[in-house]
Amino acid sequence: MPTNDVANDLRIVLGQLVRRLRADDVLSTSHVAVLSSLDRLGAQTTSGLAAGQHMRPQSMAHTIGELEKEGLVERRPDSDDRRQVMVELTKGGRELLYETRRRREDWLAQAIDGLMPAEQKVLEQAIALLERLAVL
Amino acid sequence: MPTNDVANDLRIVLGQLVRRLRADDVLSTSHVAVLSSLDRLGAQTTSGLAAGQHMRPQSMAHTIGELEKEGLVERRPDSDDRRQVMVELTKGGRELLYETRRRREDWLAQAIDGLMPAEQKVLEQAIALLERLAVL
DNA sequence: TATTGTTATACTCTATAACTATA
DNA sequence: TATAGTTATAGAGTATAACAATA
Repeated sequence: MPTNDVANDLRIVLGQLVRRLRADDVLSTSHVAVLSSLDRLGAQTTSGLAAGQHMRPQSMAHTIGELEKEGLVERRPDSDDRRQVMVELTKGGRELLYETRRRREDWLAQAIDGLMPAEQKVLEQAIALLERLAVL
Repeated sequence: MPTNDVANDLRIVLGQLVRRLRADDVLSTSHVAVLSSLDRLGAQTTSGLAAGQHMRPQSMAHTIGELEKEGLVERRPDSDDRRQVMVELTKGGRELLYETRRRREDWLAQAIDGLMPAEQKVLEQAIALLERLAVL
């Protein structure tokens, strides 16, 4: 299959999945992405988080503002360079993140559960590929 | 890898790709999705298109309205049941769709070109899997 | 001046609710 | 009444521009 067609099919299925995911989730995808990053890599600056998600710092500031209002993250000005603001997970943020992952209502996890082992393997490999594509 | 983690990673990379795709495209993902569907399956009703994209008919009506304003699709009331409106590609719509696919500036197609053949194969298989997941 | 971050504002996409026309 | 479609409105997510604080 020509790569242009693959790209096209990928775009379309991405849109469908994103809509499907948006529909029934407690935490939005972008919020989960930030919480996950903080959980995996520890406290980070606004810019660092923005770069990690390939998002503008202004957009990330807005996202962080929302998460802070919900008590899921805390802002702490860096002691060395006070222009920088370190963002870190609160206890509540970590708990909500883990609870979200555990949710048995998570239809996507269930859907993936329903795939055959070989198919799950393909999906895992594809995710690694997509991560590489996303940073190009 | 537990399927909950796969689901989580998939969510995150999806968000990143969607932002990346939104950045530098002539036609938005949802517009391409509609034009592609009309190209592949021929004229369809608003509801049919909405169902095909897992989108509300109201949202689809809005999308179609935009495409119509740009002259890419035409609305034609069905002759049998005049409540129904058939949507079809115009010549310009088909040309723009094809031209978009051909674009050598299409970074996604280029990125996929840069993958190894075996990796491209994995991606194609994964897309088929994602399509199945999207309709669950 | 350059850098980090935030606020203000606007645009895109999609949802729900309310409405019109046809069956 | 039920169905197909549309319009009005609202919300989420992210972008750009303008601004403030610190280096």
